[in-house]
Amino acid sequence: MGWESHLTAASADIDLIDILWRQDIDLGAGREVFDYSHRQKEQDVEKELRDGGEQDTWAGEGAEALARNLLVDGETGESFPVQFPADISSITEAVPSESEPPDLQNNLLSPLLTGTESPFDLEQQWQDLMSIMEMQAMEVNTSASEILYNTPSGDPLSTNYSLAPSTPINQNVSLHQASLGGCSQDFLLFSPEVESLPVASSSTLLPLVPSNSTSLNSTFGSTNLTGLFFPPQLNGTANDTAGPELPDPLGGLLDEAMLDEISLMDLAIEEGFNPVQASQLEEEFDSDSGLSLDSSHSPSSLSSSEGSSSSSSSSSSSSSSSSSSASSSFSEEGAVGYSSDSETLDLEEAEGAVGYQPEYSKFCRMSYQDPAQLSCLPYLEHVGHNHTYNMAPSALDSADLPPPSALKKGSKEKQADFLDKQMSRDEHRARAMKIPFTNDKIINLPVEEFNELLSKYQLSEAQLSLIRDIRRRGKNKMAAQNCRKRKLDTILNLERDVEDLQRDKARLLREKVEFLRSLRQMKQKVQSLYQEVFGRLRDENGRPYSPSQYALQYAGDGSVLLIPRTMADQQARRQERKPKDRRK
DNA sequence: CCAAACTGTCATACA
DNA sequence: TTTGTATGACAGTTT
Repeated sequence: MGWESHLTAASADIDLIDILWRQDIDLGAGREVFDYSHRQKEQDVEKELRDGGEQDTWAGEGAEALARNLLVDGETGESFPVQFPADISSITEAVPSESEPPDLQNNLLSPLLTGTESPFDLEQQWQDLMSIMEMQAMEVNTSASEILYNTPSGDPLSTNYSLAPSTPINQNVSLHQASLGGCSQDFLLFSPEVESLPVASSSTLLPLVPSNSTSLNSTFGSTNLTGLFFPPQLNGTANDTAGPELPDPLGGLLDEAMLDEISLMDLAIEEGFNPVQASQLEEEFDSDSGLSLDSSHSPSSLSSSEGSSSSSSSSSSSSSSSSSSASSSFSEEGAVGYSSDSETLDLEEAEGAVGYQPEYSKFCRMSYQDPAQLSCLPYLEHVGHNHTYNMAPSALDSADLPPPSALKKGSKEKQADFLDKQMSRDEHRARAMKIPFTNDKIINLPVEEFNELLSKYQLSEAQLSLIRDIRRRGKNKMAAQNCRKRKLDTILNLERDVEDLQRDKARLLREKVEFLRSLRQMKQKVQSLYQEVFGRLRDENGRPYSPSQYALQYAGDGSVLLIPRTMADQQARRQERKPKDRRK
C-alpha cells in the first residue's frame, strides 16, 4: 500500500539501502572469488597438458603462427567456417539430412561421445545463468562495457586463467565461436571421447601437424602428408591451413548468440562485486532459497522480523519491559507480533496479542483481550475503584490536563506524583473525570464487553465522550506503534533482501565463471578431437583429406560424414542466420 | 541548547 | 453507520 511513500519518508533508511546497493556496485570485480574454482580447473588443464606432453612439442611448432592467425580472428570476431565458396549442388550425397543443419551439427558429436559431464544439467544451468546475466548486464550495460573493453586483456577470463602457451589460440577461437544453443551440449558430448584419446586435447588446436600425421600413418612421410593435407594456397605453413580448417566443424556449433551472451557475462563480471564479501557471504549462506523465501515471505515475515525491529526500536526506549521479550523473539525470527497484513491481523486478534506496546512497560498492559489481565497494575485498579488519586484534580472538569507537577504537595503526594508521571494524559483525564474503570479496559475491551461495561455505570455525557476518545486514541496509539514497527520491518526486510540478492549475485557470478571455464575447455577438446578424427581419415588412395576441401559432418543417424567444405559452409551459414531471424 | 529519535495524537482513508 | 485499522503529518518528549 504505502511502501514507496513510507520509504521516501524514511530517508535515512533509504540511504542505508542505497549505500548497500552502491556498495554492491562499487566493489570491484574480484578475481579471488573465482580463484577456488579457477584453480581447480587450472589444475585440470595442467593435468591434461601433462598427460599429453608429447603433443605440446609438435603443437608448439606451429603455435606461434597459429596463434597469430586465430588471435586475429578471435579479436575481429569473424567466423572461421565461411572461408570457402560453397557449391552444394555438386555434392548432394554427402549430407543425408541436409534439411536439418542444426540436428546435423548436434548429431555430429553425439555418436562420438556420450556425455559424461551431465550435459543436460550444464546446459540448463547455462541457460538459467544466461537469463540472469542478461538482467545483470542490463543494469551495467553502458558503464560496464567501457570498463570491459578498456581492460588490457579485453577478456577477463583469459587473464584470469593462465593456460599452456598454445592454448590462447583455442581460447580465442572458442570464445568467438561460442554458440549459446548447442555448443555446451555438443562439447559435452565430445568430452568423453576426448578423454580416451591419447592426444593432449587442450593444446592441440592444430590437428594436422606433421608429427601427428606421421604417428598415425606410417605409409606416408610427414612432409608428404602435410602437402596432401593442406591445399596449395594454404600450404605456406601447416598453421595457416589449420586456422581456416578448424573452425568449420565448430562454427556450426557456435553462433553469435554465444558471443553476445559471453560479452554480457563479461560485462557482468566487470560490473564488479566484492569477491571477499561474496565468498564470505557464500560461506555463511549456503542455501539458495534464502532470497526467494525471504522476499516472498516478507509480508508475513514482518511478524518475524518484527522481533528485530521491535528490539531495535524498543531497545532505544528506556522503558521497555516489552523490549526484552521482543529482543528475545528476534533471535528466533519466528515471533508473532503485529503484522502488516490483514491475514495476520486476524491471527493477531485471535491470539489477543496486540502488537507492540512500548507503553506496556509503563502501564503493564497485557493482553487486550483478557480483561483479567488488565488489572495487573494494582495502582490502576486502585485508581479506578477507590479514587485515592482523584482528589487533587477532582475539580478540573474544564482543564483536562492537570499538570502532574501541580499535584505534588506533601510527602504522600510524592508517590502520587511519581505515579502521575507514569500515567498517560488520557489516564489523567480519566482520573479527572472519575472514570470508574481503567483505560486498559476502555481501550482493549471488545466492543460488546466495552458496551456492557459502559452500561453498568451511570456515566455523564462528558465521561462517555472522554471514554470514547480514550478508546479511540488508545487504539490509534497502538496502530501508530504497529505502523512504525511495520515500517521498520519493511526496511529491515529490504535490507535483508539486498543482502540475499548480493549473495545470489555472487554465487551466480561464480557459477558463471565456472561454466565459462568448462565451456572453454570443452571447446578445446572438441577442436582437438575433430583434428584427430579428421587427420585419421584417408581417401581411396590412402591419402589424407585436405582440410580445406573437406570437413566432418554429423549425420542424423549418428554417423560422421565427410562432406565437402562448400557444403559445410552453407550449413554453417544457415545456422548463423537462424538465431538472428529468431531474434528479429 | 540543539538535533535526532521517539512517541502520542489527529485527520483521513479504508475495510 | 459503526468500529477498527493504517498511515501521513505534526507536535511534544526524550535522548
